[in-house]
Amino acid sequence: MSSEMLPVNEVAWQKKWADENLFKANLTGDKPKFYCLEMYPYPSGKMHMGHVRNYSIGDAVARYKRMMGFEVLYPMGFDSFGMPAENAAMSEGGHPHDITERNMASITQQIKRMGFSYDWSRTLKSHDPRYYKWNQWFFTKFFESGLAKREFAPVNWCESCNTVLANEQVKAGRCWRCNGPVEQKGMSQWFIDLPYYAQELLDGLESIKFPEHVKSLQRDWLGRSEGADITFQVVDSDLSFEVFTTRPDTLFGATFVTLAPEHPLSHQLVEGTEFETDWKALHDEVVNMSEFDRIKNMNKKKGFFSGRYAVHPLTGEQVPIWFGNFVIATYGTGGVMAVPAHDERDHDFAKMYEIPIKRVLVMSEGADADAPMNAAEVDDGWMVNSDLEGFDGLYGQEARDAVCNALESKSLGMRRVNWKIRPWLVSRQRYWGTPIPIIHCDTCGPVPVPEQDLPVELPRDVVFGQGNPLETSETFIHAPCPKCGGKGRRETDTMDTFMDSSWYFLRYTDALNDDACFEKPLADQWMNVDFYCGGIEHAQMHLIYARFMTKALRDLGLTSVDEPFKELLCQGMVNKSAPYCASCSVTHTVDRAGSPCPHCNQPLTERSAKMSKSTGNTVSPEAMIELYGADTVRLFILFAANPTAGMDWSDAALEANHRVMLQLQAMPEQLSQWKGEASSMDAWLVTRFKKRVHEFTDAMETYDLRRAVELSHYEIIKDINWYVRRGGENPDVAAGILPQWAQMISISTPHLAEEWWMELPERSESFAASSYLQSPQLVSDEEHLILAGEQYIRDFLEQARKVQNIAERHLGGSAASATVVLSPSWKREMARSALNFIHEGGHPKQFVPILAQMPMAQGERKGEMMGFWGKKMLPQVFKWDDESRQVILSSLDEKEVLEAASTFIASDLGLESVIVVEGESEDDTTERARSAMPLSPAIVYA
RNA sequence: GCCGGGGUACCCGAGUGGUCAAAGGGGGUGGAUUCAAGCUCCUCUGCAUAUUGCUUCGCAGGUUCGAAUCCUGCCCCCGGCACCA
Repeated sequence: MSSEMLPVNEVAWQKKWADENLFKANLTGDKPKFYCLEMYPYPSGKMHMGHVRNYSIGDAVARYKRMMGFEVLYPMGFDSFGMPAENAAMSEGGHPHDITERNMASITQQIKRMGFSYDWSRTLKSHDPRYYKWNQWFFTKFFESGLAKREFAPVNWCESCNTVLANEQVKAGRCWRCNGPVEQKGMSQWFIDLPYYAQELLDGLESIKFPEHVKSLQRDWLGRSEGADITFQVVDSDLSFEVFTTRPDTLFGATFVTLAPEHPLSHQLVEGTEFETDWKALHDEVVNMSEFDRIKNMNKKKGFFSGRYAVHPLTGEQVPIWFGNFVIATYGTGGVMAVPAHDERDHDFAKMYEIPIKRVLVMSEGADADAPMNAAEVDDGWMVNSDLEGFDGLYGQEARDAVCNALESKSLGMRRVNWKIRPWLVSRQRYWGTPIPIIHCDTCGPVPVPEQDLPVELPRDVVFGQGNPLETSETFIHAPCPKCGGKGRRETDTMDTFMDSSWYFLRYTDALNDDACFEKPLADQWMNVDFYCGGIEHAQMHLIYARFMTKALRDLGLTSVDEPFKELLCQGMVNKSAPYCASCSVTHTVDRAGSPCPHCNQPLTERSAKMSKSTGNTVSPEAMIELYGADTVRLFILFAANPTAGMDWSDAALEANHRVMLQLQAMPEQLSQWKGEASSMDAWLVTRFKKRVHEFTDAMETYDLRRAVELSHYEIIKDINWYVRRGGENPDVAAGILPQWAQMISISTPHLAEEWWMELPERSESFAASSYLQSPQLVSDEEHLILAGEQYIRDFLEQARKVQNIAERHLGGSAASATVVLSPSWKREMARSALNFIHEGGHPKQFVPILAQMPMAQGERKGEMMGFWGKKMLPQVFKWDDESRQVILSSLDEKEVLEAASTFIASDLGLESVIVVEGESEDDTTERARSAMPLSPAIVYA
């Protein structure tokens, strides 16, 4: 009984594993390597279900690979720099360092309670100077190579976080952390040249196994577009500017050009003219508008004429220069050629301000070049109305090439690939991050701190809450210039914490090295990460920065690795139902359950929603471990859904899984109490189990963890139940399957596996966790037949039960006996020749003449048989699975099998007797042979 | 608007041409066990039915001897990007 069973002492097993250093990776051994990694967590004080799911997946993979003979590197660490600790320090007092250390200690303990097989000896934390020293070292190298630069530029500023943000950290005009509005500010900031690797980042996506949607996300973010820069001279001046276009084929239709009001030339163009006031107004409006408001006002196109004209590079015509609020200063060149006939925005703009619209493409070959235009026609088309010879009639890419060639020969344009991705703004006006290792000197400018002076450590004498904290540290800011020795001032900005997480996976390969960031041979041998698991929320920040960094470090000569992660798995959300208003489409907090919707007063329903503190639908892992143990929580979380799918938390399902755990816990003892003899069923269970091991490894190889767990924790129990039902009770057989079974359950419920393992009379290793799973062998043909015979009985019983229900209604009471009518031999013969025919590539339709030639079809029943083929046998031939087909073609004798099992069948169906007869034979008095088919006999109850 | 992923029974969720009325789990149902509840085990869980037939995998068509699966069009959901020239 479950209540009498002692729970598994999980903590004791965890201690034993740790004492034995079981999971410490030996990076210089000769086993094949496997690097398994989860995205390292930010150390908030508490582990949440998302963590549990993430690590349960990773741990299952790590344990599996270890079992399969790989040396597995499976480390854990903390992304411990960042604003939450700093904000906590400000609101609650204390120091970010102490808060972080405290939180780390508490979450570490919770993670360890789950029994994950991490190599804790190489734990890293990004706020450790031994780690961030290398951030600084990389930065100085980037500075020297020009990859890191300080620039004055309009940047994203979040007022409430009091810092600048990278483009990637602005979501719909709002801060990714606090959701506050983001404004544009001109500031001098540090940038890293992400676009330098844009093409490689794009191409690299082809060679790595990332989920399709992550790749698509990254492609969007990189934003490659092919086009041309085209030069326009300003009339009556030496000035010229360039526009970027992806549609050079529409150049002849450019009836004006539009510049962003912030375009560097814009002020000069209007300075001292009547247009200056208008320009200033538009400029100020655009500059001061937060990106959020800008998106909101996206459709309100506004602009005005600058009073100046530009020269069309091919026709020499003069086209007016306009300013428009819809032109983005930082994309392309900050100016566009406006082709109202073939661009929707330009079309709207031209209509609004009555600028001529000139058709230069037609959408079907030879169409009317002067057809009126009611809307912009933006697709590729055939050139018309070109003002120069040699262009009309060209289409698409050919047209674009022709225009580009003409421009390039006049040096007024150039093909160019433009990227949406912009340099990575890495400086932050916050304290809790890596200090940027630069000293500003009045004579030498920004000078990197020399390697021997690294790390530049964070000072403790800072004041929080008054701007950039580092500026308040007197001990920090003053430093002599490393170059000239003169008076210098330290850079007070720190690095974006995404810098920390961009290379930590490399550091793990050599985490304790204080002389180098990592040894190249080690990193080369162990990279890339074979299996990387984490949340989708990092798809375009962390995963782009990390890929970038890997390439940048490679080019510093530190590794030979191109990509950090070979395969990425994004685990799904952990959800739980929460009150929901269907008519408002709003999820409410859990305390609203039972009351009506506060907006529309309708009763609330339930809907599954992401677990979150604000909704209140969270479940504490600690509480669940307390109740059921870590193994049960892990089993539930792996079994509830596929790793990538969203899963719903269900207390009922968790309990159900706990029952399975209890059942399994009792299993070795239960099996050891078997007292039976060897029986014909033994071979079946042994074979069946062999097949299960095979299926298990197949599932694990594709990271189909749900299926793997289903096999190890559910299917095998069912198999054993069947074996027992059929009279099997051989203790030797049980003892034979137990070791491998223990290994199978160890990937998801490792503590229970050790309990089993400990009881084994002969153990190859002291722990299940350190044992090797023998590679499964394929099931032989002979063994197939054993399985097939039993499968036949199971299928037969299922069918028999169905029929029995109906039959007993007819009989008006319980049936006492059954006559099993096997299919007549001619049906088997027909099936066999049809299967052979199709197997050899024959088309099912062509079997008819062959059947007509067969000896058995020559008698008076020919018509019946031909009809039977078309109506019954043809569909059935395809319904049989491969196994059934093999069985039909094999020597399996249905009669023999059923007769051997007839006692069992009778008792299982609650009958006194079961008789098996061959259909249409002398013994068959039932006249039911008509409905019997091979493998599917008719059953007559009486 | 563009890009990507989806829509399977009461719910979650397998399933990429025949093995499919459709795995597995949850829930429900009936039964065994029990003084009783829980636990555990078993049956059933689209409709009808002497073993078979009918209807069903977002909707509508098509290809095929055969479609949840392939093709075409449409609808809806989720995620991302978006005045990107």
